[in-house]
Amino acid sequence: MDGEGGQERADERAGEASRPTLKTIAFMTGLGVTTVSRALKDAPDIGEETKKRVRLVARQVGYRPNRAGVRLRTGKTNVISLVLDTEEQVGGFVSDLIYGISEQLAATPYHLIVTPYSRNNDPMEPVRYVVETGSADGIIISRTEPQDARVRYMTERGFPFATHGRTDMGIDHPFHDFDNRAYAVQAVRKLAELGRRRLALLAPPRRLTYHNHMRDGFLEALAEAGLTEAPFTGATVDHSIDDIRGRMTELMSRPNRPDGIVSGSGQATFALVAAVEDVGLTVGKDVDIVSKQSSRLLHLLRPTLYVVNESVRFAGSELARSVLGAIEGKNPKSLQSLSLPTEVEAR
Amino acid sequence: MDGEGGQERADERAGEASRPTLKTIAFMTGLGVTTVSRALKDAPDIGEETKKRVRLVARQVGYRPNRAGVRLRTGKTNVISLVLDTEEQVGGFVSDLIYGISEQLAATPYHLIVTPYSRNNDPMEPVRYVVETGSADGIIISRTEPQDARVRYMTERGFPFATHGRTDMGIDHPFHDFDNRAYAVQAVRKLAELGRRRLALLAPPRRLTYHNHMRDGFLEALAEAGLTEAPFTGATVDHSIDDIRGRMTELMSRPNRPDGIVSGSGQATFALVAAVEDVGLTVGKDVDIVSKQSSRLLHLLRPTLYVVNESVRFAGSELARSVLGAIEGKNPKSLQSLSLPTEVEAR
DNA sequence: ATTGAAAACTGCAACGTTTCAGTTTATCCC
DNA sequence: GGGATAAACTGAAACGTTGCAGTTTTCAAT
Repeated sequence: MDGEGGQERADERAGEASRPTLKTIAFMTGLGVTTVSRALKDAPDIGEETKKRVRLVARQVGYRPNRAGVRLRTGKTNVISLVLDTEEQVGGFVSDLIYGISEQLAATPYHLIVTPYSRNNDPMEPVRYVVETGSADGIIISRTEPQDARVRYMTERGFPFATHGRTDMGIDHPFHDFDNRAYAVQAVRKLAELGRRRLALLAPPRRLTYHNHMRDGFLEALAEAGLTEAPFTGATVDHSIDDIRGRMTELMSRPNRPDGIVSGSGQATFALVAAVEDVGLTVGKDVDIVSKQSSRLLHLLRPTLYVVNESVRFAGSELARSVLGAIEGKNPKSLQSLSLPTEVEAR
Repeated sequence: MDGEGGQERADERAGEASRPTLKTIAFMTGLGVTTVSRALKDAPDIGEETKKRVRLVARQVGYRPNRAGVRLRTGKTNVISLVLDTEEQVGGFVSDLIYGISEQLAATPYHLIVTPYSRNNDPMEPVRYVVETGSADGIIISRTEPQDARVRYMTERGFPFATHGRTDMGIDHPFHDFDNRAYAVQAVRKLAELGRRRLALLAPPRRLTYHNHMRDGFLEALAEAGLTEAPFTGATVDHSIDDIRGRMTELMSRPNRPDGIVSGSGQATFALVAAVEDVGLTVGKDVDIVSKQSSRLLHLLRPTLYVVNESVRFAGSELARSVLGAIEGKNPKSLQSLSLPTEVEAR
C-alpha cells in the first residue's frame, strides 16, 4: 500500500485546479490509472464497490476524458463531419440540417464539424481528406448522385457515412431522403385537379439522384392524368435567382406556355413567381404553382401558391441517427429512411 | 551512424501504407524524429540542406501532422467553435455565417465545429464547456448582450473569441457588427422622404445589444425628421412568424396605426407584409416598409418594399478573421469591425 | 595545442488514454 | 497443505508530437 509514493506532480501538489485526468482520480482513490480507466468503462474485471467509488469521485471532480488522449490512443475521434457545398442556393437549408444533426448528437459524445467545399472543386476532396486523416468517425454528405464516387470510395474503405439522398449503384448504404417522386406525383395531381393541362417542372440538376426521382414522378403522374409537359430548359433549382427568373420569363412568354408549374425548391419559387408577374400573368389565375419548401414563407406573400413542406431539420436528425448507426456497425438496410411529403397545402 | 538499428516497426516493414508520421520521415531521411519535427517547423538550428530534404520527403509521402498528437502535446486544437442558438428564427442566417467562416478557415489548419445550445438553456453552458475542456482554440458567439456574461467569462480567462455584435461593458474585445444604428437612421429617413409620419419599429429583443443600436438610430432619426412613433409592443424579430403576424395585425387595425415600418429582419418582414394585407391595406400605398434582409427574396414578391442588404457571409468571414487574430494575441482593438448598411434599395 | 562557441543534430520524457500481460490475493477442491 | 482457479487490480508500453537538455562536429581565436 503506497500511493504517497513520492510521485505526485506539480498539479497534484499545488491548488492548480487544472483539468482532472485519470491520474487525478487514481491518486484520489489510491487506485492505479488502469483500474480507474477500466472502472469508468464498467469493465467486468473491476469490483462493484470500486466502480462505485471511482464513479463517485469522477463525478465529484467533474472528470471528462481528454479527447486528444482517447483519439491518439484509439483513433476514435468522436466527431461527425458534415461535408457541405458552400455554393448551396437553398437558403436556410443548411441551418436546419445542422440543427437537426445537433439535436441527435447532443446526447452523445460526438461533435459536429463542418467541412466545406466549393462546387467548382472536386467533391471528392473533402471526403478523401477526412477519410485519409481519420479526422472523423463518420461523414454525412448531400447532393448525392446515382453513381456517386464518394459513396463508392467510403464503402470500399469501410468508412461509416450517411447520404442525404439516394444512389443507384447497387450499394446498400445508410441514407435519408425526401420522397421527391411522391412529391412530384402529388403536385401534378393537384394541378390536374385544378384543371391545368400543360405543366412544367423546375427540377434539380440532372447529375443529382433526386432529379431522376422528381422527374420520374412528374412524368408518370403526367401520363396518368393525360397531361402534357412544357419543357423547362436551362434552369434547375441550383441556378441563381436571376437565372431562374430569366428562364421562367422566357418560358412564360411562349405561345404554348405552361399553365401549371411544379417547383423543386422554395427559394426558386420566389423567382418563378416574380417571372410570372414580370410577364403580366397571375399566379392562381393564369398559372398554378405547386412548390416544395423548407421554410414557410411562400404562403405569406402568395397565398395562391400550393406548397408541400419538407422538414430539413428532421432530415438532419435522421442522417445523424444513420451515421451513428453506421459507426456502430449496424446493417445499412436498417439505416435507410424516406420521409413522405405532407399533403399539398392551399390557402 | 545507425538508422538500420533494428527498431523499425511493422508498418515500416510491411507495405501497409498507413499514414506517414514523423517517424516515417525520420526513417526515410535517416534523421531523428526531433530533427524532422524541427525541420518542418523551419527552426533556426536545422541546416538549410536538411530542411529542404525533409520538406521534400514530407511532401512526397503526403505527410500531415496528426492532430491528436499535436493537441495532446501542445494543447493546440486547431479548432474554432461556433456557438449557436438552435432556435434561431432567421433562416439562412446560419448557413451564410458558416460559409463565411469556412471561407476564411479554408487556408488555415483550422476546423470549424458547431456547438449548439437551446435558447431555453443557459447560453453560458456551451462556452463553459469549450473553455473548460479546451476543445477549441477560439470561440465565435452571436446574440451578444450589453452586459454579456460569456464575454466576461472568456475575457477573464484570456480565452480567444469574437462576437457577432457588440457589448457595452468597458471591455475591448474582438467583434464584428452590422451598423444597425445607421440602418435604422437610413430607414427612417427614407420613410420620411416618402412622406410617412408615424413609424413603427420591429426591433430585436430588448436583451440583445443591437436592439439598443437599432432603437437609438430609429428614435434619433425620428426626432430629426419630426416624426412620431407608433409603439410596436409584444413582438421582436425573434418571435415566430405567426406571433409577428398576429401582433402586426393588431397594430395595423388601430385607429392610430403607423404609416411606415422599419423591420429588423427579412424573415419577419414576410409576416409584416402578410399582416398588412390581412387587414386589407397595401404595402407601398397605405404603408411603406423598409426591411433589412440577408437573403434577397423580399423584392421578388413585393417590389414595393424598400430593402437594405446585410451580408452575413461577410460577417462570418470577418468573425473568423477576428478570432484568428485573437488567437495570435493581436490587440483586440485591431480586431473590431463594423459593416455599413447598403443604400436603401427600391424597385 | 587549447579553449570556446556556434551549428547541427538527437535521446528522452511527457501530454492522457487504453491494451496487454501480468501479479497478487482470496477461495475452493481434494 | 498443495494446487488450481477466479477475482481484482496493476505497470509498462504505445499512439504522434514537441520542449528540453544534451552531444557531436567544426572552426575560429588565442
